[in-house]
Amino acid sequence: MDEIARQAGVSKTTVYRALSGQGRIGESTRRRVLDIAERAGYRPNRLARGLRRARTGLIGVVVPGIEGQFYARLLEGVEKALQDVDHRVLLTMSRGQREYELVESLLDMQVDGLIVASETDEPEFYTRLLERRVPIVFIDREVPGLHADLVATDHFQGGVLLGEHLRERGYRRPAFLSMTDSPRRIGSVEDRWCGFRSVFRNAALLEFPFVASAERYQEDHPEAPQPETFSELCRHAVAGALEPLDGFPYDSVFAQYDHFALALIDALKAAGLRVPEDVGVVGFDDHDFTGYTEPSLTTIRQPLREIGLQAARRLLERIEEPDLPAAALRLPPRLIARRSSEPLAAKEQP
Amino acid sequence: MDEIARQAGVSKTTVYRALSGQGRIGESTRRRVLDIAERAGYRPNRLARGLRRARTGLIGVVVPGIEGQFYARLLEGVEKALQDVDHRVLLTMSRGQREYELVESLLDMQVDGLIVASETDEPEFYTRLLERRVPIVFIDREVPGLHADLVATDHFQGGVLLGEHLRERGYRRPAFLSMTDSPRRIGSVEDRWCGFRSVFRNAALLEFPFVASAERYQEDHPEAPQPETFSELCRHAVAGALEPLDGFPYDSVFAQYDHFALALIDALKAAGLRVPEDVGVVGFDDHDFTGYTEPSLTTIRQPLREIGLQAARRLLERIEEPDLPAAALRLPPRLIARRSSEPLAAKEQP
DNA sequence: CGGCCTTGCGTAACCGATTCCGCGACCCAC
DNA sequence: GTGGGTCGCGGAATCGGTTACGCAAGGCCG
Repeated sequence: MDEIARQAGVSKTTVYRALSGQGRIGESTRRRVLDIAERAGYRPNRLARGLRRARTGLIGVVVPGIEGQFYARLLEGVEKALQDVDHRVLLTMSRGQREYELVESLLDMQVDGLIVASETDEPEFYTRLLERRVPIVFIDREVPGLHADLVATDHFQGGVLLGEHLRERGYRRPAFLSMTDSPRRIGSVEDRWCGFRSVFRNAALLEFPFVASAERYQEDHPEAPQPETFSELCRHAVAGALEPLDGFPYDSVFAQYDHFALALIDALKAAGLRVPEDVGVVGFDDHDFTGYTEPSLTTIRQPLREIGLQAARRLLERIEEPDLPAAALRLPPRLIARRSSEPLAAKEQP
Repeated sequence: MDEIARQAGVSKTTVYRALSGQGRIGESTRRRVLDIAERAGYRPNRLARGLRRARTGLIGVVVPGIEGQFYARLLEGVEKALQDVDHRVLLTMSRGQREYELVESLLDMQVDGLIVASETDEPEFYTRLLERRVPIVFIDREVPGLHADLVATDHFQGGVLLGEHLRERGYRRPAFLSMTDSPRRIGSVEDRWCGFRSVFRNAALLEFPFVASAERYQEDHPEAPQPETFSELCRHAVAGALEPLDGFPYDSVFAQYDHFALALIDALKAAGLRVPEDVGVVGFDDHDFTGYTEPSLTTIRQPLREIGLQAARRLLERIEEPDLPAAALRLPPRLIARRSSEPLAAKEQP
């Protein structure tokens, strides 16, 4: 800018006025400066601007990882919404740990706000941040006792949809396959459980060891061979959950994620059970391939992209208007009925 | 920092020396300053530091999108490697357009370097950037005529592996299913084609309309209903590619991505053909679900995470040492043999 | 014609960390 | 006891935009 000012024979302030359109400036000067800037290939330094204005156009995003497609789709929505208003995503992956460090480092970089879609559950940290008036929007993750913005799928409704679906199709003894830590710890799964139970009072709870990431798995099983993909990870975990069972006393299972559902189907097949003839299975997420599996998987499609979009928009609003009351936005999920929950009626008329 | 200096009764310079460990400073002063800073919850402003040092610890990353799992896994590797050295990822998604604008905006933010894993192919833009000595590492994308760092799968080798696999299993009339734009435009697919042809001289080339993203699809087919997932997108495209065919004259198909492979299998089934009995199908990528599909999919597992890691490391090296000669790193892929390419021998002995 | 307002532009401070330069005190040796 | 060196520290400039303030010229009004 100094250089341009010199070339145009004006002050830096005037250059600024020409470039920004702010303030009073003569038309001819403006043109001349703009012309010189253009010719010089001038591009503003966003760091310097951010420093002075205390606004960087940077949004910090925290996710556990993006291999699981779930967070990837969310992120697509977030990035899209932010790109539309010329903001940038500063992305970090917590991989089930170090979440607070990462958030701190994002704040050090002077992000304008945070979108947190992660898994830890210590509210104190975020309480302090909210007291400091750091704009935060949580995605799909209700921090207990925290009065903050939230955008999520209506998980209760998802539980209801699947419950009603199974009931309509004639299933009567369903199980709810979950991780050891939930439903107490993970709000979304808790909500699904409540919705599901509102349809099936007698639903049983099946649990298996918590699996978040390859790193985490490696920590928990230091000597086991490292699974290469998330699918393999789930397969190990689900197999472990079925082992202690004496026979398989359920006629259907609501698995919390499609990965678990597919792993379960594999485990059931290995145990000599047919899906859906002996056991119906439904998942949650509608991953890309669930239409191609054998059997194809009945599942819930969450409006992930939309959630990301809304979360980003909400955050931008809050940055503009820090005093907005905190609100939760729950978007409706959609049932995708496929073969893995084929009606019992069908199997009883061979 | 001024505040801390005041409280400690020293100058800002001294505070800096205490905090950074740089320069000469008395032990007692150091302790006192550190103590006060700790108590005040001081955190350095990375913007200011970046401005002064011309080093931000920010790395710009450009990908088309991350729903397709391919870029998601790459990104996992990149983020991991950068996190280890306390750098952050500034993520942008080009969605098949606006790539240059995005790169410019990343540079405005004073990123230390760029990792580009995207799809456009105009070398001029990047030539200029390289002349300006902007550190760039390309991922899985050879820009023609550009002498730059590259990290990729050894696609030629991948083509060879699949070719040999099909030949060993008895297939003789293979087709190479690709997008209209390739293999001329996309280097990786071109390489696979060469590798595949080095095994099967008579391999045929099947093409279908290019599909990159929902946005792009919508542009090309403004009045068609918007597919909701990438799978659906591929299904439309592949179906279109098979339509003009008179019968199906091939005994096997090498589809360039697992998504295409699965879409193809669906299309073949719909046409009354059995996979792998009538037609063997192999894919490329080893997506998360390809072990669960019916039939399970033979494919190539690319070391995506590793590619991301190496690319990030390479970029860091180049940032430190801008005069390094440009190099291409091609990592070996791995064949994952599954049912979709079951030996012909098996089908001929019923 | 003097007071007042608008226009067009410049000066200097500022954001917060970093860095160059240098000064006074002190130690050691010749 | 004086020259040379080290130690501990401060002043001020710097990175590149942004902004508060103010000044001179010119027009308009009473």
